[in-house]
Amino acid sequence: MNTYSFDSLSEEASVPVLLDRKQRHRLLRKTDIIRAAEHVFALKGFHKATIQDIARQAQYATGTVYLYFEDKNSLYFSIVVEKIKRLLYILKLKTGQVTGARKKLETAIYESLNFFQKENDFFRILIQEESHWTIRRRMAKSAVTQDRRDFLISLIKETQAEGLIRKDLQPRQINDILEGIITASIFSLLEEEASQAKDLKGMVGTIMDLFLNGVKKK
Amino acid sequence: MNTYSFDSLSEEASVPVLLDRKQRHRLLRKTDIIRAAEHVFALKGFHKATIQDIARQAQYATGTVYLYFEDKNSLYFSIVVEKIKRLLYILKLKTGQVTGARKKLETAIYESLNFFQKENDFFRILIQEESHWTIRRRMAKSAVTQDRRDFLISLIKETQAEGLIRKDLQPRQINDILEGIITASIFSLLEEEASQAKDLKGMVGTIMDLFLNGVKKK
DNA sequence: CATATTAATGAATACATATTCATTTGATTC
DNA sequence: GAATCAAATGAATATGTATTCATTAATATG
Repeated sequence: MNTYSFDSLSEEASVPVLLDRKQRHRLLRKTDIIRAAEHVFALKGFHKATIQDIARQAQYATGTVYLYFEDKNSLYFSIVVEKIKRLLYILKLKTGQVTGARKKLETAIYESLNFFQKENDFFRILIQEESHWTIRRRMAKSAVTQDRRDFLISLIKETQAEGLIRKDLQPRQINDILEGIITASIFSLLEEEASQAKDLKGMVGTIMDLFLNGVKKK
Repeated sequence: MNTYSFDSLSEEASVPVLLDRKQRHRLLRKTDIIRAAEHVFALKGFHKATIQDIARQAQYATGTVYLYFEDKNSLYFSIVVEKIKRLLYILKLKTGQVTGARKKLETAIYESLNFFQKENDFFRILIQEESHWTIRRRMAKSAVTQDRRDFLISLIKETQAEGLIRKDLQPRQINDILEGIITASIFSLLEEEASQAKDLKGMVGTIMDLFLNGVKKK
């Protein structure tokens, strides 16, 4: 459907550029394959997912996958990078639409939960990915992951500057803890299969509440 | 060194039972192999770790591993189960030595961080494992994982009963969030390679502080 | 519509590694 | 110290799957 390059969706500036027929065709194939791979990776995990599974899911032959992606790894990374870029784009966009640090932070939490809930295949992939990274001590991570973290930290600093957060705490440490809370919340969100339409806003309220005020009895 | 069965270390009751020579020999081999496997799995991850790697690390031949473990999976699970049992044992022991729900909870957090920091090979394995579980929706998990969770939840309920935690929050939800915080803290603890002897007590203080009182400016 | 160009196919190949098992080595008993 | 039993070895086997590439199909071009 979408005939623009992915980058145009995730870069803040610049007008999306229309691509020529050939590029458009290529992009469509890549998208097909990425969608299929997302699903299969999430279902089976990186190692148990075979290229044949992915090709079958995308309704292409095995070899076709290799016309569009270098190898299995690079297909995997394409998914991760594309999605994180999109999330970062959404975060910047939505937090830009509200004023005040507290509101921005709240928006970021809401949009993160919303994103991962919708893209839960990807969330499962990401959890795997994070652990791969940890295990290999591949500290470089991808620049884009670093970007997202930096962005959240900057929001925390703003909130601190506004006087809503104690100044004796390290923004970096606060961020780690906040990410821990968000991840835990998504897990519990995804586990509750019954109540699908779970009240996200309510949940964000609870998180902000816990985060800002703790669990102490009032 | 240790000539007792593992169970004796992780079961609360019963006097450790001395084993006969043959059993003892067998247990020593298993221990050797588990130690080696722990290391290799943590370094390379489950899939890239080969049985040959593990055998080499343990200074045995490839086939020897199969005399003591059914297959690669069962070796892997042995590690996870053994360690979680030990952690649960420690948690029960140490929290039993203090009084008051708040103090118990604080002790549990401290001991968890301490355990994972010391056993960081295992922490890395566990993170992988958790994600495997999540992805496969293998909800059964192992009984022992469930036990640990139940134990933490019981501490939270006690703290709630003592009036230190708001009663409108679900213990289960609080636990998820607390586990998220702990996990995030360990990550950040392990990343800071420089300051090894990081002040654990200080960190637990911060966590309890954030958890009970939030990050709000006083 | 003949030719050239590009895309797609999937069977064949290459490779990695879990697992087996015939053989060797070491320990125990009488 | 010969005979028996147990433990350890590691080369050989089995399996699974990533990747290639000769072939076929589809599309564009003059």
